[in-house]
Amino acid sequence: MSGAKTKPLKSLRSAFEIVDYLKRSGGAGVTDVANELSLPKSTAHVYLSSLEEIGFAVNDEGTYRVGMRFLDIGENARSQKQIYQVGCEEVDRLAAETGELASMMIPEHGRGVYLYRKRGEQAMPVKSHIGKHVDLHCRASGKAILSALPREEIEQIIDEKGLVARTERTITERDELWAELERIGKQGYAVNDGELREGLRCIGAPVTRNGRVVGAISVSGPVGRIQGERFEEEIPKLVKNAANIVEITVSYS
Amino acid sequence: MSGAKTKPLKSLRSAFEIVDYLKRSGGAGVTDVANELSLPKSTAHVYLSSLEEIGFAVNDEGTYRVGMRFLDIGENARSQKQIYQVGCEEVDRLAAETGELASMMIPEHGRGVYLYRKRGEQAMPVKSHIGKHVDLHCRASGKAILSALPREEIEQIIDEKGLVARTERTITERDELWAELERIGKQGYAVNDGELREGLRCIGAPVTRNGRVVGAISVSGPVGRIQGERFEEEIPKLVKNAANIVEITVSYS
DNA sequence: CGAACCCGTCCAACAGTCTTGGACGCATGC
DNA sequence: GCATGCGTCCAAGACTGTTGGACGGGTTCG
Repeated sequence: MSGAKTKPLKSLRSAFEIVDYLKRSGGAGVTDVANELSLPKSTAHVYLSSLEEIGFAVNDEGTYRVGMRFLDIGENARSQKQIYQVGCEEVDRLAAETGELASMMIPEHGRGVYLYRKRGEQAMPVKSHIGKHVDLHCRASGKAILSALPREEIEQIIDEKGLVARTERTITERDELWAELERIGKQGYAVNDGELREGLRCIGAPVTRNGRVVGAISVSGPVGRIQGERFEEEIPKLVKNAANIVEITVSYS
Repeated sequence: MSGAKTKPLKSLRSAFEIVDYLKRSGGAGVTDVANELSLPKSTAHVYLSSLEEIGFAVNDEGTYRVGMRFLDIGENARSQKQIYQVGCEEVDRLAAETGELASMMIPEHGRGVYLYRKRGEQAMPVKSHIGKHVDLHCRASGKAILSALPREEIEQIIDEKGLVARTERTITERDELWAELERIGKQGYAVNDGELREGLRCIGAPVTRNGRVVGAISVSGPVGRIQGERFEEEIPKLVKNAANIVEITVSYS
């Protein structure tokens, strides 16, 4: 299916690494890039000018930066996702109803990608993280997605990405994760109680289409505000409801 | 400065064309891509699997789609732009004050890129167009940007991109454009009166930093609502004001 | 003022990567 | 069961990417 055994084109990998460095550094010159990636200066130059020519980089007076063509292609990819087309409205509503941060995530390459986020009235200030690839096992949305994946695929993801600890509460044992996923399957929603960051709670529910997970929707906020009945009943119900609405809309369009 | 005389790496160009096709088609198989770009099937396969490996494409049961890594890199590039960091607030306010569509644009490769847009209460429904590269000569923001560019650069842009007519009112003559840009320079803002689309008016002002244009801010809406005193005085004043505030903030940070 | 040094750009020759046709396995549909 | 479509894989050759070094322009230092 997705073998990926053959070695990939070296030039593409190099180009990607250069772009990644430009992204991290926020802009760099030819010599900079050459040093950082241990390339001959001339090679770096060829790559950078090629990247510029196709719009993936911009030469701003000797400093190369990532070009906005990435934003173009990325926005396009996002807007083609069904769950994005129909789900934003529900995420907005979740944010309004709870006052917290509501998010939409999709699975990709065994990780999760935030497609859309909306901050409610009291929501904590956060960087958008849109497009960022994150580990699934330490997030409510992520665990919700995992819970709806076939067992085989989950094993593969764990093998590849591992179960990295983010806090003391992060699930780092396979068995524990399996038990958790089963619980989630029964409940219909996932809970993240400080497994990503201390004091941060999150509740997420999966969205499926024809039996395949296409993403998840979640609400997160500080422990101080998400507890008791609100943590056990109210928010889970709202999240499940939102996910359900999106699921239905996604399935018939 | 930006020579770009040397021929770019063929493999990068091919990869880009494949991504572009995936973007346009919304997903395609190996044979599809091979046919469309007149490549041997095996070549298409090598490229696609390489693109997948670096996260630029996703293989969804035989159908390759554009990966969300583009969104990741694109969002990152956007959020690094100073004008974006400090300008969104003002664009939001413009949208609220006017009720119309307010936009932020930056120049790149001789074209304009929408970085951010906000719809006011009565604003027309539009696709976001975030990240999209558009011609400068037929837009208020675009003309505002041009008016603040050195003459030489403007000539080069016209040479490269031409002055394509979008409506009967589009400026297609060099002399006419020069006169218009001079007028804009004096007024401090640019007007687009149906030059992009019939019945659509737009008012934009440039944002500079150390004498270099870093973008423009604009408000657009239907002729029916943007006319008379509102067209001549009110909105220009608001737009100039917003651009001015952004300019000051951008210059001292 | 000149020398030394940094940068980005360009070039031509070589090494090796990309390209390619074809074989293979697997579905699907006749 | 056969034909046709797909995606995948492979090994050999051809061409392209890679490379060290040269060049010119800018800046800094003595």
